Amino acid sequence: MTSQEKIGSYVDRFIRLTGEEKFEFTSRFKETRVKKRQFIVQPGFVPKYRYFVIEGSLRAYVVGDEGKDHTIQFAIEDWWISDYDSYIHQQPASMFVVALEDCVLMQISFEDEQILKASNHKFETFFRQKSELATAFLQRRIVTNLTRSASERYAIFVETFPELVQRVPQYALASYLGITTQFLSKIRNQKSR
Amino acid sequence: MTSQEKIGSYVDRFIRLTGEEKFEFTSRFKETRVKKRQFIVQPGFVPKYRYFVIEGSLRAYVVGDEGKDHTIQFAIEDWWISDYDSYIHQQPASMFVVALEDCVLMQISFEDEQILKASNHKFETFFRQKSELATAFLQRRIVTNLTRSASERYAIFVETFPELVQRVPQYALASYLGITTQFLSKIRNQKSR
DNA sequence: AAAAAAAGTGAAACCAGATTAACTTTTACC
DNA sequence: GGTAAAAGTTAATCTGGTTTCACTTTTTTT
Repeated sequence: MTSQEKIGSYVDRFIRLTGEEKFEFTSRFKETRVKKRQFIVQPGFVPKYRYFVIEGSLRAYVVGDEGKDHTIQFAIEDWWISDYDSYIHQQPASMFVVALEDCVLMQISFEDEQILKASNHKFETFFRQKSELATAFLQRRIVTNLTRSASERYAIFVETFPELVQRVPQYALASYLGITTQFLSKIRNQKSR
Repeated sequence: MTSQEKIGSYVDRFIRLTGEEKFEFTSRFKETRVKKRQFIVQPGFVPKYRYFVIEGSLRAYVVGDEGKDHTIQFAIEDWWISDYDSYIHQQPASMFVVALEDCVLMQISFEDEQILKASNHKFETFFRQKSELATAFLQRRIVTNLTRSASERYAIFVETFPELVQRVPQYALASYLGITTQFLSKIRNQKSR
């Protein structure tokens, strides 16, 4: 299955397209390959693309005043990633997005995305639905962060994203949960008893 | 200015509509008035409506296992409110949404919203844009919560929503920031020196 | 394969923010 | 307008999670 086909079958989950429409849609995307540790978004630069992950994993994070990392988002196969706030406003990013493994991505430029959305009601619907899911997801994360202790948050993460726990480094997971690696270490070996 | 006109002029900020389209859009909304302390969303019930605030203020919150409130969102004039996660999935809510002051709201039902979005590309665009802004906003909140101390979060809130600071009770603000009222009290009188 | 760098672990001291509790002020309501 | 309930304040004590530091393991580079 080509990357075009993969993004095509992803879109099928949301909207029903004719063969021609699917071609119009997927041909706006371009495949890119990035190596582990390579950055696709960096603070200060306007993020020109939104990325769909065909293969590999990535991590979006900010660096606080004190110099510490804070993970905002992970992405693996079938997920999207960018610095959304900066991307949709086309303003300089405040985040890094880095490959945690070698990746195959499909990228679409901001302009091409605008063209797609303007050209076809269904494409607009697709992006609206995707954005609503993102909103709901972020809201759940806020609720969890407000209502749960560190070890509960870890348990919920393991439950929700068992695959990610295997694939992302501990320091990235700890900073996603809003704790230090040392404390995560403690939590994990309390569990294992 | 009627409530219809107010929601009409709000929509103008996002999309350009003909007079007829604007009528189609706004006439799907219905004015409702709620008194202070009245609930418009409650856990266990599917939220049938999304609300646009014409006048007054509201608060969305969850109650954690320990019985404490955690404020997820505020809304004042020109803002929208509901339990989005439950609304878009049409599943029983996990939040309360309560009026902090007497309110005038415009409500749209889930079904009418679907009809609007399906009937006109521009309406779909409107909801997509609104959802993208919400996503960007929630992402910024997550970043702030991960990277800032309680007193920094308070300062940022005051800076960003000076009006809300005047209008919402301290306990609601504290629980939005993820701290106790006692600690907020401490922060405030440290500032005032 | 060795050396260096990055990631992960464990434990002691510490601190931001929670808890408890007693009190004051404001708001709601008969 | 008086009284009860809700909201806000202040202070002492406690705790979940951080910091610092020394060590081990894994990964990367040469």
